[in-house]
Amino acid sequence: MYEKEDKKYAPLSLKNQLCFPLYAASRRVIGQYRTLLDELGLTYTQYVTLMVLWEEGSVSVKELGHRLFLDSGTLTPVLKSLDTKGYIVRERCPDDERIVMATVTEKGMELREKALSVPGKIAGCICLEAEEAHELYRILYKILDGFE
Amino acid sequence: MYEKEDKKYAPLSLKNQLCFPLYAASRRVIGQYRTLLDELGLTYTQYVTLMVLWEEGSVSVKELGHRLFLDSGTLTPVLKSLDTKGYIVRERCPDDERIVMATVTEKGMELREKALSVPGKIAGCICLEAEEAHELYRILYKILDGFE
DNA sequence: CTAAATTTGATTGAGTACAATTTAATTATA
DNA sequence: TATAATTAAATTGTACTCAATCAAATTTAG
Repeated sequence: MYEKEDKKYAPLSLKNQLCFPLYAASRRVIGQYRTLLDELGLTYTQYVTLMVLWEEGSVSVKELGHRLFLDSGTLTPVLKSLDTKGYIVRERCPDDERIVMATVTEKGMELREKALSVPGKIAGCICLEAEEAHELYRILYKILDGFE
Repeated sequence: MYEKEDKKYAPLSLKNQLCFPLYAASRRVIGQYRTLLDELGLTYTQYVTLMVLWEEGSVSVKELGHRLFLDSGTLTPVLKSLDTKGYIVRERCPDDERIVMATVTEKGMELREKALSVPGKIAGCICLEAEEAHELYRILYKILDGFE
């Protein structure tokens, strides 16, 4: 009888969830970034936003949202903060005044140098074989692509 | 020259990050829960908290924090909310007044029935082969265990 | 052309997350 | 046994996340 109950409720057992370790691991890894990025005065969200801008130079809020899977309610304050710190500027597109372009400044590009050591340090915290890391990467993007 | 620059900064490219899809996929999956759990009047954090209590009946805040990788700053308001809704009660342990025990109520246990359909619906949103899901589960716990 | 629909970003509100601090209770030690 | 150290939760402050809503600009249809 108790065994039957156990079976009935097994899908609601924390240890049988796939999403819970996804949620927990994500938070733990972001926590690792927190310490490292604190030295740069950045949060993780600010860091990934700059990653896009370091590569692209100038990107609209909409495009940033698409790349980072974030909406304007999250991005607007993040961009304001980066702007205040002088790492980016925000200006409306002359062609279409609805669009706000975020553009990395010289000061923002300088921060890229300081950030170069971050990925290696993070990799050091995550104890996975190279093959496991690749498999994880592939599966995570498969999940993300499945939502499109 | 430009190629050299590209190589130099490749570790800071968003597409070369392992942590970014972890962070993004986690948020997307929690987003799927949001819709489902809304019908139960629960948030994801409340849901995983109840998962522990459904199985254990009664758990201290400290133990909950350990199981869920959350601290009291997060758990206290979550437990207050579950208490207000009548799904749990909170009472100090007579043996050690520092400890607060959260105990699921009858009403809380009834919610377990309604929640039974949730895991299946979530599984339907995540387009992975069974083998991939198992591998993901294993790797995520390997990451989590690596932090202990 | 002009009103309706759409697009873009900002704002607001509720709910996390987590570091740091505080308070109360307990345990260890001189 | 005092008191110092430790432990458990709660509180505070900062920041993120997203749903819902709003306002302005642009596009589309009639």
